[in-house]
Amino acid sequence: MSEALDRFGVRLEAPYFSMPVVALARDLIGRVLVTASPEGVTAGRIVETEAYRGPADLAAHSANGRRTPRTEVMFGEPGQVYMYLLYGMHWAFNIVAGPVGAPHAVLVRSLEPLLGLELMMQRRARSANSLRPGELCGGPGRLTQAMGLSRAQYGAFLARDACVSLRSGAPNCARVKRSPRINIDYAGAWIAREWRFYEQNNPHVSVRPR
DNA sequence: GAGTTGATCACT
DNA sequence: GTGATCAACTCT
Repeated sequence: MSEALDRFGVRLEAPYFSMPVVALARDLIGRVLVTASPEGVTAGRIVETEAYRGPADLAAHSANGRRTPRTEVMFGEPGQVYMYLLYGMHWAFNIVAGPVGAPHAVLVRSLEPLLGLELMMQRRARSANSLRPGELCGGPGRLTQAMGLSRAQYGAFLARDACVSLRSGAPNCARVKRSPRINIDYAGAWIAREWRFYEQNNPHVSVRPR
């Protein structure tokens, strides 16, 4: 299985995840997220991310140092998965950044599907009647559904977990743009920070206002 | 514009 | 412990 994934580059090791969170969000564009389950293997290239940098960042769940069972993983080692449920319906996939004690994380907003498209469509078809290409993994809730990610992955270590991992991807030739983050109207002055990163002209980037 | 439910918070 | 409020969204 590992050999079959070599075309997506090498697996990213633990030290990779300790870079500062905004740099990590930028660097993750073009990397490849892989999940494995009894249903099969799926993979997608990251094309849209957002950095959240608590406790100062009012957009972050860890704003003002809020430390609860939900946010706990963000205070731990970088390279772990932070999953949370949105609007009672959709799971969102985040990567914890370092250092330990600093509750930083990167939200992965969109993927370009690479592997296991049939399985992705099967999983997605349960909630969407029609699926144009960008609708398979374009958006935080869509990509978790397509990749089979949910509560079970909370706290998984990307550098060593059997079910979820990151690959280095091709050398980064992508044109990366930045913008303010999406739907954080409650975050005051932090709304303006350009901590969203995306690949220019990629049809899988979730296109939304702002 | 509606849907959906766990987490969080302000109260006892 | 209890109840109210709301959310880093998706689909029609």
